[in-house]
Amino acid sequence: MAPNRGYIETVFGFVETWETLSDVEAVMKAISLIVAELGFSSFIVTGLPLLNRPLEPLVLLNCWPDGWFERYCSQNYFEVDPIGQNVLATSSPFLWDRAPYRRDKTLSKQMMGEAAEFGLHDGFCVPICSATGWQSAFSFAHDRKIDAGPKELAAAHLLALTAYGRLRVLIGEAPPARRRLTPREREVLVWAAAGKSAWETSALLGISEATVITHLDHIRRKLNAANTTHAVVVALRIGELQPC
Amino acid sequence: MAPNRGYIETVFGFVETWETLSDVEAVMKAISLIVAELGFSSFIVTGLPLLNRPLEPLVLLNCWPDGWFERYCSQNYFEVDPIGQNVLATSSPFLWDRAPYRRDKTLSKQMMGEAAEFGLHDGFCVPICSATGWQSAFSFAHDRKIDAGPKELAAAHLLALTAYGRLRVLIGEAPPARRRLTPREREVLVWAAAGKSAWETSALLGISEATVITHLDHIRRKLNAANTTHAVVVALRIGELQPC
DNA sequence: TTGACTCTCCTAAGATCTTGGGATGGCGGA
DNA sequence: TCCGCCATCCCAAGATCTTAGGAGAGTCAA
Repeated sequence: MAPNRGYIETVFGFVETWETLSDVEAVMKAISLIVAELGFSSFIVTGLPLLNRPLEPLVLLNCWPDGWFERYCSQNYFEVDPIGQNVLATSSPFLWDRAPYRRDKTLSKQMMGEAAEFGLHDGFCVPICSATGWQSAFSFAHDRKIDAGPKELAAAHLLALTAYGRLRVLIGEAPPARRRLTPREREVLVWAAAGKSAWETSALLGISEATVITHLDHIRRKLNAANTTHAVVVALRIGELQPC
Repeated sequence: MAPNRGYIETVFGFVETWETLSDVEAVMKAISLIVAELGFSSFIVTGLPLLNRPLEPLVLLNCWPDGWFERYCSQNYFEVDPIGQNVLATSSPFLWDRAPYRRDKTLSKQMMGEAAEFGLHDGFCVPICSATGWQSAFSFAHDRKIDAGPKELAAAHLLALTAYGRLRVLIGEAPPARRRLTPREREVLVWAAAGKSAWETSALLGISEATVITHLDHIRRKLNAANTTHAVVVALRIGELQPC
């Protein structure tokens, strides 16, 4: 037990100081050090894309080995990546080799083989989901087989959750480009996508149900959608709704 | 740092052994000890009701002071509880006094006053969302003002997530692997995503409207979705629906 | 100042969805 | 053969959404 105490202290030390990290660079450096101490060689923090939308804009931190991210994106590997697909189906952290091959097994194996060539042999993935159901993940990678016990993985879990929270605060102020929906409309639509009724959304936002109904009406008109379900799909397709 | 090490070791010790806890009683005892060591006096682990539904059936562990839970339920306090309402709107842990008063402020303050009489003066709440999108929470309470630093809260956060995962497994409500949609169901859902009503879909597929409604019903149940809009989003997330 | 836009709130009817309960026939595996 | 799953169909009440009108208050820029 004694020899393990080092990284635990490190993680808790990070937890204690992360509020003082004022920019993404600082967070990245801090995380990199801890990730190495936990016995991993690289990592990525990212939201998960839907509808064949690109992965790039959802990435919060990319510390994968040089070239692999570009390869991954250009080949649209997310669609066949068993780890990526498994994150969408679970909310518990898992070791990479526990992720089932869900879709095209040949392509998946080819992808995992390529990943290994880039030094991604094994890993640990922490799914992170927000209140609206959009999922993100903090994935730790290693260039050989991982030999980590429950404590190391728990420390990684805690690190992932804490770091992600801080990153969202730091990055969340990105000024959006020209958009067709107003901020309030987008907010209403996010909750609709999460399955909330107009009444539920009104309670969540602290406004009247009538106002939510009006917002949804405007959304349908702007997006030329037949109903709210269609509006959500259209919004996802044109990037008005980010699964993040 | 030295004086803080006790509870950290305790939490990590729990993380290491929780897989061996084979019944709810054992988990409750283990959690109770750690919660006390972290400086809290009581706690509750529960799912969150929507739409005036009762709270009772969603409770996994209730270690609140005697009588308060009964009072809370009989008065339907969840509807005015700022902590309960805030959990629905956020996914990050928060201290009770950070939760905004969203609705009837008078009733909310009355409720919080009553809670204080029962020994719930302050607390820390960890929202938890599962892969299915249903939200739960692990709420730690204390009978006086909390004096907890980031490390204690981080430990509580980790404890909440780990314990909740184990409870879900033990209670058997662990999200069983999502059943896949049948080809017909997928076909119906594709048209729903395109904004078609049940009647329109029935005409497109050459079947009755009743059949389409039945398919949508089955889809919602399989995907644990609150409504068809939610079902479409879930299906997209888990890859049941391909982008058209 | 005016106009455009946003956010808020309201009523009300009719369409649609949701939920509960049924039923039949076919198909394939144990 | 029996059982489970699939696809199809039906009814009905109640909840929710959709559509069509309206209105007031605030911001911002021309």
